[in-house]
Formats: sequence, C-alpha cells, structure tokens
Amino acid sequence: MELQSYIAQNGTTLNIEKGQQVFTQGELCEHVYLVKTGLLKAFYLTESGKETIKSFIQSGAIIGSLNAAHCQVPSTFSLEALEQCRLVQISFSELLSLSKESISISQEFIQILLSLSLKKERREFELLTLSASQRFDNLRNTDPELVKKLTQNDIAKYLGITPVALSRIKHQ
Amino acid sequence: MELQSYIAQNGTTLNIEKGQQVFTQGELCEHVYLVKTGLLKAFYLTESGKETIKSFIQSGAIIGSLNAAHCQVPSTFSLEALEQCRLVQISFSELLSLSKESISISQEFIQILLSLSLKKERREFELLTLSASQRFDNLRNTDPELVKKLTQNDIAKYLGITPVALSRIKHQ
DNA sequence: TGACAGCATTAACCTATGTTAAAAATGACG
DNA sequence: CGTCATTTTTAACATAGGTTAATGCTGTCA
Repeated sequence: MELQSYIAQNGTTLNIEKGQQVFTQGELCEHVYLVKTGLLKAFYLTESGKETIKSFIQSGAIIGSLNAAHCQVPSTFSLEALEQCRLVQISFSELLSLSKESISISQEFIQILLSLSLKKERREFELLTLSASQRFDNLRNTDPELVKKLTQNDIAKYLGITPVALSRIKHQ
Repeated sequence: MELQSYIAQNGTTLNIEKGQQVFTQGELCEHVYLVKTGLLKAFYLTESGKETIKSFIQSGAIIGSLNAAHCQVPSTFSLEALEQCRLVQISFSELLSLSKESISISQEFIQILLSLSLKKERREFELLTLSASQRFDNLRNTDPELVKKLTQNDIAKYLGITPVALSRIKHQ
C-alpha cells in the first residue's frame, strides 16, 4: 500500500465538525479525501431545493468529486460530515502524476477505480430494478450498523423517496 | 493509443447478428469488447422476468462486465446486438497484466476507468433526481440520433418505465 | 422538571406510473 | 397492393409514492 503511505505522509489532516461541509456543489474541488474516522454524506441539491443522497462514506473509504478534480469543473455534489470526522486531504492531480511515475501506484489506482465502478454499478442496478422497499431491505441487510446511525430523513434521501414514504414502508 | 493498437493486433474480431447475445447474465465472461461498428444494449433480467436496460453501447465504446471479468463471478447483465455488429474481443486479465508492464497502458486504463465512472455518475444522478419525463428529455437532447434508432420499448426499459408510460409522456 | 427543538408517525388527498387489454399504426414481404 | 407481425397508442383501473399538515415522541438543557 504505497499509495496509502504516500497519502499519510504528504496529505493534510483535516478535522471536520458534524454538519460542516468539506466541499460544496458548484465549487471547484481539486482534492480527494481519505476518511480516517467519522461518517459523511455526498449529496445533490436540485434547483427546486430537493436533496438526494448519492452515498454515505465511512472510515477507510476514499471520496472526492472525480469529475470536478479530473475535468476541472465545479462539483455536482456536496460532501458533509454526519459526525465529527478526521480526513486526509490530497490533490488529485498530484496522485495522478504520481501514478505516472510508479507502476505499483498505477495499479493501486486502477484497483480503486475498479472497486468504485463496482459500487456504482450495484447502486445503478438497485435504482433501476428495485422498488423503494426492496432497496430499503437491501440497505438494512447490507449495512445494519450504518442504518442505525442515520436519521430516517437521510435514509429516505438515499433511497430516493421522502421520509414519509419510508415511514410507511417500515410499517408493513 | 498503444492500448488500441494492442487490441487491434491481439484481439479476436467477432461478427454479431442483430438479436444475438455476446454474453449472457449468469455466465462467466472474462472478456471486454471494443465496438467497431453497430449498436448494443446491456440489460438486466430480474427473476420476475422484467428487463431493464443498463446502457446502450455505440461504436468506439468499450464494454464488458468489469465485475465478472475482474472478480471471476457470473455477469449480472447480458449484452445483445440491436444491429449487426463488429466487435474486437480481448481478455480482461490480459489487459490487466499488460498494464502491469507499461506505464502508458496503465495510464490509458486509468483514463478509461475514469470516463466510465463519470458516465455511471451521470446515470446515477439522473435516476436519483429526475422524473421519467425529465430523463427522457435528457436522452433526446443528449443523443437524438440514438433515440431515432431505438424502439420505444427499449427506450422505456432504459428510462426505468414501461412503454405505455413512455407513450403517455410523449403526448404532453 | 418543564419547555423547546428536532425527528418520526399518521392521515387525507393527489399524481405518476404500473397493469391489462383492445385498437390503431407501421413496416416487411409475398 | 393486401396480409401479417410488430410496435405504438389509448383507455380504465390499481398502486406506490409525493405533499401537506397535524400529532406524537425523544432528548437536551436551562
């Protein structure tokens, strides 16, 4: 894990309070973040003010707006701490150029991107083929600990429904 | 584009008739495919027999079940030709080991995975935040040529609705 | 301990989409 | 040109989920 140790040495440690945003939709964000401790949510805010949650990020995970970082465009989503968090921040382009100099870093990068793809594929599959209540069951089975930590509001926004609908689903 | 030329030299060319499947959900599939000409759909079939389309693949694109190829598990979706297609087939693990020996191949690989991630992210965003009719508008604006070639049935399955619902949406 | 804020539930009503089935349109082919 | 298969539209009804608003629950803190 050369990459991990590089990040540990060259990254900047950030302490983020609960409720604080790491980066905000519409802004450039050239960094990626390694989550040491805590829990965050990545979410979209539509023009009409509706929030939908893209993903929850737990300790050990790497998060960043690949789009924003790679293409130098504003991020399409925000990242916010649901608990007090400790993150290590590192420049995406720095990682990318690092990967140009070391095969093993490249390989780690590829592994990270592959596992990211798989995660997104599962999510896409669920959104496309399952009903809200099936998605809820899935979440509960896959990560019951996470579900305990979240408010019903955030779970609903993740499932793509309203908290009212989620409450109904639970009582069946 | 070393990767492209490697594939051109070492890949196997396949001619796939309209309606024929390149690989099938539930089977192992260790290859990825470069689309030279034609149009395909990647789709899921649920136990209840419902089909939903994950993506359409046009010429120039690379497609394969990363999950199946990388983790040696059965593919979660099928790939079927909507038109007569010419594909170049290559082993995924061969590409991966190739990338271990060449930085520039690694870099191309990373670029491909990044652009794949971005595509999936857009799709996830649409499924999560837009209504069926907004998704339809989007598709029409983004790729009107593609829409012309598809049946209403396939468009609907891609949007995650029934052809009946799509017909209704159109007449508004 | 009492007051308040934030979260969860319930209810009533509305809208989008699903389901089924029939009718209409389109397109391929003898 | 007419026939048949396929695709699309329409209609009628069913259901999931959205919206709003009222009610109830829980935890915090002065």
